Parts: sequence; C-alpha cells; structure tokens
Amino acid sequence: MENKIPTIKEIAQKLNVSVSTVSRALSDHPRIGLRTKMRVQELAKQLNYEPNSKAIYFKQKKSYVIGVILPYIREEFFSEAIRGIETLALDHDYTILLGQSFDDAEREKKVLEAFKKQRVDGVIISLSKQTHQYEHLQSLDKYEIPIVYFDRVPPLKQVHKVYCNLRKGTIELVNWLFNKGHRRIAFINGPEKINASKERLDGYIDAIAGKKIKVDMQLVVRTDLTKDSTCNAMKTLFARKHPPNAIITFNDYVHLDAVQYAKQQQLKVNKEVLFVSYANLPVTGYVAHPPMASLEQYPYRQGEKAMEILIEILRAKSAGRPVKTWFNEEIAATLITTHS
Amino acid sequence: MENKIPTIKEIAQKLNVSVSTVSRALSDHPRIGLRTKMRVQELAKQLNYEPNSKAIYFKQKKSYVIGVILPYIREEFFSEAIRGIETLALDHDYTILLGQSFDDAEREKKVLEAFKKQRVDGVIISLSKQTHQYEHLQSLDKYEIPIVYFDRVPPLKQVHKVYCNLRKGTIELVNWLFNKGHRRIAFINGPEKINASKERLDGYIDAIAGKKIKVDMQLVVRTDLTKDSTCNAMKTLFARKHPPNAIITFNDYVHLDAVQYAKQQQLKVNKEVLFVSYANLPVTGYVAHPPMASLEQYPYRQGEKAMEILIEILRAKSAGRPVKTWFNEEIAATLITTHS
DNA sequence: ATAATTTGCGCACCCGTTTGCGCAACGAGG
DNA sequence: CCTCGTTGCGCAAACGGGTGCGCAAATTAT
Repeated sequence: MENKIPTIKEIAQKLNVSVSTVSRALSDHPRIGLRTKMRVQELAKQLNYEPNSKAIYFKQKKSYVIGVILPYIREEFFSEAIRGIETLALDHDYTILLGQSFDDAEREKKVLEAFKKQRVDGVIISLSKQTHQYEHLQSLDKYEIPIVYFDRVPPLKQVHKVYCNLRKGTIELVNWLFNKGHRRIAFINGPEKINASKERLDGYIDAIAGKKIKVDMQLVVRTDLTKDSTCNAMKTLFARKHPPNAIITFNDYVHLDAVQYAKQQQLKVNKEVLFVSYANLPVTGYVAHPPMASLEQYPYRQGEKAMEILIEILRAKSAGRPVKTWFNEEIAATLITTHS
Repeated sequence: MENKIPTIKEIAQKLNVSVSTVSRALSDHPRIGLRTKMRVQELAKQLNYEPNSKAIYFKQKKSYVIGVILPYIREEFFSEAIRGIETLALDHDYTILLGQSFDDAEREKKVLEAFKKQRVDGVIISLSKQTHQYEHLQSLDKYEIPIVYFDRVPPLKQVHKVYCNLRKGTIELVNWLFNKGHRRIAFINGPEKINASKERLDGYIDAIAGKKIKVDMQLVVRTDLTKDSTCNAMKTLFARKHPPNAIITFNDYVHLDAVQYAKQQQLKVNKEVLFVSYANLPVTGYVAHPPMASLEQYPYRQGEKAMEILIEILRAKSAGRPVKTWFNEEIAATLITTHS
C-alpha cells in the first residue's frame, strides 16, 4: 500500500539488471540492447517513474528552477508579468520559485538567500523601491547565478535588464495633454530614490521645455505611493492660486487615490481637471473616472522577454559559451486613450 | 575570480579537518570542540556558505519547498492568499513554487507533474473550475506528498481543506437584503459544476424558504464568469415583467460586469436595484458603484491557515507520527456593508 | 579455426551532506 | 599500572542518478 516514489534502483531490482543499465536505457543510450530498453521503459512508465531532479542537479548542476522576486503580486502589473514568465518557463521545463519583497529591501535579501540555498538556475527580479544597494545582487552573479532585472531595474550598466523607456513615454503623455489645450500640467511623481521617478520627471521636464513654456516646479509634487501621501500631494496642488487643469499621476493606483480625493473636494474629475496616468491596468475599466490616457507598459511582454533572456543566458552557460553582452531590452510604452 | 558556491568540502580542506567535522560544527554538535566549532563557523560566514538543499534532500527527504497552485494570481483574492502562505512559509524556512492553472484542468495537471518532479514537500491548491476529477491529485497523496485544499475544495471527505462556509454566508446576505425590504432577490450564480456555486445556491434557497415566501427559480441565473455571460444573465433578469430589486452576484468581478451592464441600460444602480456580492475585494473601494454588501472570505487567513495545516502535517510526518485526522477548517465569512 | 570488432551490460566512482561507529588521547578512579 | 569514561575527531556508507571504463559474449572478417 505504501507507494513510495519509484527510483531507478527499484526498477533495476525488479528487472534483474544493474542501475546503470536502467539509467542508460531511459536516456536511450546506443549501447543498450533493444529488448532491455523496452523492458525498462515499459516498467518505468508503469510505475510512473519520474527522475529525481535533486539527484540530477549533482551531475548537471542544473535545478530547472528559476526564482522570481516581485514587490507585490497583487498589483496587476506584476501578476501579468508573472503570467508571461510562467508561461514561457513551463514551455521550457522550468518551474518558478516565487517571492514577494513587499517593497522591503531586507525581505528582498532574505528571499534571495532562500533562493540561493535552493540553488535556482537564475533569478528574475523587479526591485523593491527601498533597494538602493546592489551588492547582494551582484554577489549572486559571482556565484554564476544570472540575474535579469525588469521594470524596476538598477541604474547599472553591467546587468541584464528589460524595461520601458518612461522618459519617452512621459513626453508622449505631456504632448497629448498639450494638444488638448492643457497648459498647467501637474505631475504627482513617486519616491525620489527610485529610478522610475527620475525617468518620468526627466521626460516631463524635457517635454514642457520643448514647448517653450516655463517649467513650473511647483506643479511637481511627490507621493510615497500611500493613500495619505497622495492626498497630501493633491492638497498642495489645489492650494495654489492657479490649480492645475491636468494631472499626471505616477501610476494607476495613485490615480485612484488622487481621483477619490478630488471627488471628495467636489472637483469635476476629467472636466475641470483631466487625469492621465501610467500602466493602463484592466481594473481602471471599471472605475467611475478612469485616467483619460494611460501609458501601457506591457507587463506580460516584459516578463516574457525577461524569461526569454534568462533562458538564452542559461542555454549559453550550459553550452559552455560565454554570454557575449549585457542584454538591455527597451520596450516601447504606448499611449492608450480611454474612449471618452 | 571564478567564485564557485562554497561547499563543506572546501571549508574542510582549508581548515585541515574532515568534512564530517565541518558538518557537525555547523549544526552545533556537542562532540565537536569549541575552538574547532568557532573556526569552522567563522570561515563559513566569511565564505558566505549556504548548505546545498539538493544534497540535504537525500538525507532528510525534505526539499523545504512547497508547491502552490492557484487559478489566477491576478485576482486579488488569490494574491492575498499567497501573501498569507508566503509569509508563514518564510518564517518556517519553506520556499514556494508557484503555478497558475488559469482555470484549465490540463494545465493544472501539468503544473502538478512539474511539482512532483521537483519533489515538493507538500502542495497547497485552490482547484481550477474545470477540475472535476481528482485522481491525479489523490495520486500525489499516494506518494506521501500531502495536499491541502483551500477555498475551491473538492467535494471529498478524505482530504485536508480550508474554506468558507458560503451556505451560511449566503443566508446572511439574503437576510440582510430582506431586512432592508427587498423581496425580489435575484441571484447570478457561477458555473454549475463547481462546488462554490452549489453552496451559494443552497444558502439562497434555504434563506428564501425560511422567509416563507416562494422561491422563484427564474430569479436564479448563471454566468460562466466571463463578461458576456454575465451580461446575458442580466438581460434575462431584466426581461421579466417584474425585474428584481436586488441582485446577488457570484463574486466582485461578476459584480463589476453586472453593474457596468446595468449602467448601460440606464438602470439606477443601488437605487432601483441593489447589488450585493462575495469577496469584498479592496478594488471595489474605488469603483463608482461598489456592492452595498459583500461577504468577506478572508483570503489571507485562508492561505495562512492552509500553510499552517501543511506545516503541521509535515512536522508530524518527519517526526514519524501519523496524522490523526483530515483537517477540515471552516472559516466564517462575514458580511461587510459599504458605508452608504 | 582464429583474430578483430562490435554489442550488451556491470563495476565503481562522483556530486554535497548527514550520521553511526570507531579510534585515539586524556584524565580520573581503582 | 590498568581500566574505564569522556572528549574530539575521522572513516565510510548512504541518498538517486550519470558516466568512463572494462569485460565478456556475439558477430564479423581473415
């Protein structure tokens, strides 16, 4: 009754051959006789034999597991990214270990340690917004565990990464607003330290400057992405003599909080003040006041691409040939406008 | 330069002691001298030594990995559940392998095979809505890989499970509507085959019957959870002579689609027809017309509880003592009303 | 018939770690 | 001085599977 997971050894015993014969028969070795091969393969199928990947790790030094670390999977952006990663992984016989950092650098480190202990073949990561040191990540590289960053990538040259160019995207966003006649365009940006904020801001400034109107830095405020912080940012903006007539929010979640605040203040959302945002999450399709434009960042494609790169690196590694360059994949963000 | 992952063997060589001594020193064995212990532990820390869990698996038959299979992590319910699972897992030195079934039984099976190959210590799963056969799941049990089901559990006795009693919850929901004066209470239920639909329906019928008014089965319609299907259900309901004045939707996502349809039909949502639902997802806080009441199903707690049970089972297993019973944890769903 | 070659399979070791057992060295008690 | 117990450590086997090498038997060439 006690049905253990079958091993090569058991198959060998039942068939009165040696373990090595069974091993070779299963891998279709030419030096094994046809009748033996058949007997072994038949019994293996019958017993539902599955090679123990732990044992294989010793020989091949491959675990067929890749670790994925994300800030929050409950954000649609990241759960879509995982879908891209997972789908490609399954096709290539990889399984994924998941860890969430919850935007906490310490936790990110802990998860990374656990992954290292599990001897993952590679890591795909979108950094926590508290991560500003990269030594622990680089150390994995030293141990020949390749890392591919996506979306929230570190400001380093010698890494593999996939991301959207948000500077360009932001310029598109500003241009779109400008063409609609908006001039007092406010910008609720994210935490200063993270790269994504800097990129957005650069784009904003470049776009405005390109219009030959003065950049008013008082129209640029920050949020740490919490609801309270976003409300404060809104309050600051609308305390001005000339409040903005358009607002760019850091992402769709900030948008939701900002709009909620605006409504409480009896502002006519998307009438007297137009909202645009980043991410283009499906959920915005259901809200009362979606952003009138949102910058699609293709999370599925980013995840897929990151996995594609990782697979390529691993393939190169096991083939013994060195990886030529640092992959640096820029995916174009696209402006999506809501059917108004 | 080529920094390989350090092994016990290397530590032993550098210190001129045997591998076994190093192993024991690291696990604080009493028969190892204090000075040797110190030297070993210091070097281990310095080299950033991490035991190879693959090798440990041979001895202990434990991979310290548990597999989690969910339909879709993009649903907030499941991503919250994962959070509960993951948090507890990390505290107990487990890492989680993630797989999504996308409500496809075939894919679920594939993921399960992959997990088996990876020799997970246990599995936590919320079934795909296409899964109506359980042999492949039971077969894992045969190999002594325990399974804990949660939320979408199979209708079997001899399994470990965690779930909300939705029959009771539905009765609460109906009572709440009744007390508010509603009598024509429609019910947009989910796919017939899944257990959750049956439970909800039972509750609905019991509650109505308890009120001594006739159960009108024409007020009960179905959706397969797609948007189109939900719209059809709505169309059917409002084609009646006496359309419903309250609607219970299968979950918050169905609610969103149903409300969107209602608005297109110029219905006064939550005025002439009141909507209530299941799940109480945070996202509903941002929509124009949230359900006026929703049955909180505590996904975080369910995930946490499932992990807790799994850990208990694994603990019992490695201690050699048999698991006494089949865990059957019922979590009470709670009616949450929107501040109206 | 004998030598050369091919075919079919087993022996033994490797991977990293744990663990039962045994062997020395040392101190204490007789 | 001998025995016994303790302390500190190494040897070797085991886990599941891969693989180079070698040894016989079967086949072919001479």
